[in-house]
Amino acid sequence: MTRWLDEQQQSAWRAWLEASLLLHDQLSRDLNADQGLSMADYEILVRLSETPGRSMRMSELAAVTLSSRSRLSHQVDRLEKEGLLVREACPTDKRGANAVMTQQGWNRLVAAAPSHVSSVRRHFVDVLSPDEFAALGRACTKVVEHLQRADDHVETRAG
Amino acid sequence: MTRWLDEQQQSAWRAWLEASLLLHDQLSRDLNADQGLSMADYEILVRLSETPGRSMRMSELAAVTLSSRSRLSHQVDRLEKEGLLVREACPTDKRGANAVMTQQGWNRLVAAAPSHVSSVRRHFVDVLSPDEFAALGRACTKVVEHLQRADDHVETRAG
DNA sequence: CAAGATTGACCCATCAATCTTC
DNA sequence: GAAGATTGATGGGTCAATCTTG
Repeated sequence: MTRWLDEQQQSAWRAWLEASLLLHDQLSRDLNADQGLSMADYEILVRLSETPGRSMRMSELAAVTLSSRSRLSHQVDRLEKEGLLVREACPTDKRGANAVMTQQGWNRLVAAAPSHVSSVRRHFVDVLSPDEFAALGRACTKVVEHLQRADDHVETRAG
Repeated sequence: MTRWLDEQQQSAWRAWLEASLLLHDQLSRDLNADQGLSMADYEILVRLSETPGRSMRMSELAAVTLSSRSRLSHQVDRLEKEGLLVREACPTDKRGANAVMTQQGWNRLVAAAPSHVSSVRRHFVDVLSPDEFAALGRACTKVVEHLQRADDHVETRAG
């Protein structure tokens, strides 16, 4: 027997769907209008910027950005064409490649960050009370942990 | 001056990003493996199924699914090719078109729904306590209301 | 000219090969 | 043969025209 969602669960579920869609779209538009970056571009630049040498193995970068290898490869193609990063051969493993952020990439990230953060605040963080926001964060963390456990079993996002 | 996110806000924000990405991917995979439908397909079929005559104006359908007109038009092309719905001329306004669900579309939705709902429960609803889930729903509603107000001003998703 | 809807070009994502190195 | 990474084909999304009717 199917356990359907009751009315309250339905509306919470729809609110989640709508919020994730609308928020992602809004932030994408803002980021794009401001600096011509997509959310995915931004995420990659952030991750590289947090790393010593602003450099990371492709496979690791794919893992931390929850991207498939193939998708990351295409994405890095575009970012490389834009001059925001370069690929370098990995010295210790000849199969490997490193994505390395260029100075231009760093500059672009630095230029984009303030406006992006303020966009995240305006449309998300500051819309909620600190308690609400913290509770939402904890709930999301639970969901992420559940889904990543599932990933271990089902073998997904492999590319 | 930029008000950066503190560490807790950062991690809540990242949890949100990861949860919305992973959950959407997981549900898409399940729905696709089960009945060959995308989340967008499913949403359209649900909306039509809730309507008298299982029929809706294209522009209204675009509005309720938070889709641009153009995107909906492409989407309906595909669903029409699959035989899940048809376009009909609108009798009262010759500019307009109605999307009408076929019996085959209804059957497909009925076949997909139990497994989809159980997927939503397993990966989302049942991962949280009822209180957590309700609180998350309220938070999302606030975000949606904020973003839809913004939409009124900024004129977006127009197609 | 505005509103409803569609079209085509271009961009991004996914999937199944493929290539190289371990 | 498995792991790291890339490639090309295909399907979906976005945007700026375009067409028709109001």
